[in-house]
Amino acid sequence: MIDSGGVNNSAASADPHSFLPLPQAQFHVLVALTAGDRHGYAIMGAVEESSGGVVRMGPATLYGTLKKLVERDLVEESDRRPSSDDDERRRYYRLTGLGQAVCWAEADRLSALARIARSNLRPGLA
Amino acid sequence: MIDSGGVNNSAASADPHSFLPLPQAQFHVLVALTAGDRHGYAIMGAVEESSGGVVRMGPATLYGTLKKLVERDLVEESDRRPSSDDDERRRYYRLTGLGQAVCWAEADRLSALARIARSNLRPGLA
DNA sequence: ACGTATCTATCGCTTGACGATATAGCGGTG
DNA sequence: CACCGCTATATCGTCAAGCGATAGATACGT
Repeated sequence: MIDSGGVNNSAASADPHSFLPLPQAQFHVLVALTAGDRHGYAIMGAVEESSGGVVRMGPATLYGTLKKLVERDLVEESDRRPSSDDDERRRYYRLTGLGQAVCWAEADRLSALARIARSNLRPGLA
Repeated sequence: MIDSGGVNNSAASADPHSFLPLPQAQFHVLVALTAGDRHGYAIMGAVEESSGGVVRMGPATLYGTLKKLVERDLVEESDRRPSSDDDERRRYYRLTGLGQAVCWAEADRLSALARIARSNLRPGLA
């Protein structure tokens, strides 16, 4: 896939469509964060759970991906800490407005693709 | 993502789920072929068209991906040639039964993911 | 105090993606 | 025919993505 090559301005949110198609790992992390702010380790578990165990993300993929997402302004570190059940080591992450828009756009793109596949494949199925 | 590491037996079709998650380029080519047998150059156009111009696949990605798909027995070269409007240079490709199953499974996985994203992002969610 | 689980992080290698480029057959125009 | 742009397949070299392995540090149960 050839990226259109948009420069991702940090201040004013850029066009969400210029981020598409999103690398798979980045999309998985974004989706995990749509359920609420999470710390890194929790994201690994959430990704595996939400995929029924099909997609398993290790630490290398997770932290490398998180770093890229922060650089792209799709995710930001949250200073908010849960008053109870805290753990000093944890670093919480949160979707930015842009991140939400990009996640939505990518979800749209993928479900449209999946729809095409299923509708073309359907005749053969029972 | 950590692959479960299934060896892909060529004779008897393997479990479609062992191919998941599928690299994006491979999925795009499979989807393009669900609409019928196509030659390489036509696939490039089909991918771009079905994505509304968002996903653009060049020759390097296309032919590298096709080669891998054939090795994995998801796609096979077709000897069937259209009687009219032929072109000696063209090489036609066709989904195998396994390829259809894998494409279906991946479409399923992605639409489930997209559904989660959209339902979490939905502002009021009624 | 000790061992196991949690949590963040990086290294190094393998695979995936892709622009650029090469080669050649095709179809139309003059 | 000579020319030329479009179609079509293919590979090279390079950068990005993905990921197992490993490291190190803090929390928690016993």
